[in-house]
Amino acid sequence: MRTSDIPEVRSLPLFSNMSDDSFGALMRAAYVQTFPPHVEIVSEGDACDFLHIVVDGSVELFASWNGRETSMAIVQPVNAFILAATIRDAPYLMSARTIEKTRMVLVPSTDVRAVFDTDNAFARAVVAELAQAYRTVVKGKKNLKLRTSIERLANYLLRMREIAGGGPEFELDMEKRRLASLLGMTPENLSRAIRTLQSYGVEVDNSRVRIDNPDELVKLAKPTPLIDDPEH
Amino acid sequence: MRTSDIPEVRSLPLFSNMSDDSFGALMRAAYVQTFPPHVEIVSEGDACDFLHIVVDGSVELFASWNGRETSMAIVQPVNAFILAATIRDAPYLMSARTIEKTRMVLVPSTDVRAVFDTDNAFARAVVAELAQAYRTVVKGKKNLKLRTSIERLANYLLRMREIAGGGPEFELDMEKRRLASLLGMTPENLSRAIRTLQSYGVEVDNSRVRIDNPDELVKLAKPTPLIDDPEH
DNA sequence: TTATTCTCTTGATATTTATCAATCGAAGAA
DNA sequence: TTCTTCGATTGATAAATATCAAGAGAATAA
Repeated sequence: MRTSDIPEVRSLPLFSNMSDDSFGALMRAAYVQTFPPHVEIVSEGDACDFLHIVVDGSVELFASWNGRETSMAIVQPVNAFILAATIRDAPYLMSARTIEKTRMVLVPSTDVRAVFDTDNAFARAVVAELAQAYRTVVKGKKNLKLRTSIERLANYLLRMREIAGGGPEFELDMEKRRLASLLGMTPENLSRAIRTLQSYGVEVDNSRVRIDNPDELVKLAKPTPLIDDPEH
Repeated sequence: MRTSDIPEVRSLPLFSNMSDDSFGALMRAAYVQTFPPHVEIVSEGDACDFLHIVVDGSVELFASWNGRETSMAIVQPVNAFILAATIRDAPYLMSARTIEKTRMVLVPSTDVRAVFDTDNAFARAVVAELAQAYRTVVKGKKNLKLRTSIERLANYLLRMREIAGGGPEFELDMEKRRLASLLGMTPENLSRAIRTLQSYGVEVDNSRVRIDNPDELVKLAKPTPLIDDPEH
């Protein structure tokens, strides 16, 4: 499998405006690799050798300290991850593992930095990507510091509902244990939080969620684009 | 007061490598302003009209939701803040208020974006700054999700000790109420956390902190550059 | 298939953190 | 100066969250 066989990569905002030459230089040394589920791809603290781009499957970014572990983000196709470490030539701040069977493009960090130095369109695309990533983490930190776990769950469900098209039913897109960690709570408390939300019109059956009348839930969740809108 | 009177601004990493022309273009429309203490300079959600650079004094970035408020960061001289919003032409995610009497350079966002589009050295400096900012917030989020409030305080004290030169005594550089909010706890619990740390050799008298033998505290705090080193 | 592991849930309990109330003292306003 | 406000601290209590233990059921491995 050649990287040139993946047009989705070329059309990523990060790469779409750069010259063909630069893109070629990036992809020449890059390679495509498919990983089985639950494989740790990069480890927190390691030197950053590759920029990773998820083409198919999904990847969990997580962090550990003192025997504890927490989910930081989920990366889905088609997106690059840990761009900041690549650019700064700094160690990874987060580990990454595949959630399912996952296909990735690995671009050597040295090449990314070399092209970054010569291709101005690419440099600007990197800025856009990093600014977006920065704002996303700031929103995540606000979410953690300003809301209780039930409020975080309520807002998460409302956002998922939107993403799924706004209908009354949708599927949770990950295991509850992972969702709990992502939301900064234990699996036990996620279970209890879901039960608490029953009185706000939320029904959960396994991974199936039904919210008939979201108004009640909105009154509790008080969503705001300054925390909950990933585009904003 | 002209912005050209402030050589510290020109030597900021963000501006030091750009052309004189570009810097001139930025500063032509910029102006210096001095604000009294406790003035809200920008409000979360507002359109981002200016890039702010703190030249003298200090600024608190904070966020609010549903009647709650939390400190997100302190900006000290000489540093720019909320660069990501400026570049993306997006609303502020955080509010900012002066802590003390503060002198700032205000550069219109439109000028920043215009120069960003034409000056490649500036675009690259923006990347470096954003990558750094991103990593800082990621560390902050790890700190919040992986540690208890006492562990966060212990690490904060150890870092302050280092910054102050490593001697046994140093001064807290802000009000305890603000520090509590920054660390994600209430003022009451900060008081109690400080008392808990007495058994780890920490003495606090008003804003004066004394840590004679930091080894005990380190055993509790378990600092790691992947959370606690702002440079890393 | 069977055995095993893992997730999810629930209950009981412990820990962590926040809230409320009161006091003290310092800083700032009249 | 005097008065008032505000920050820090402490105690009592409440709320939020985590931990421990157990069991049901699904997924996985032998």
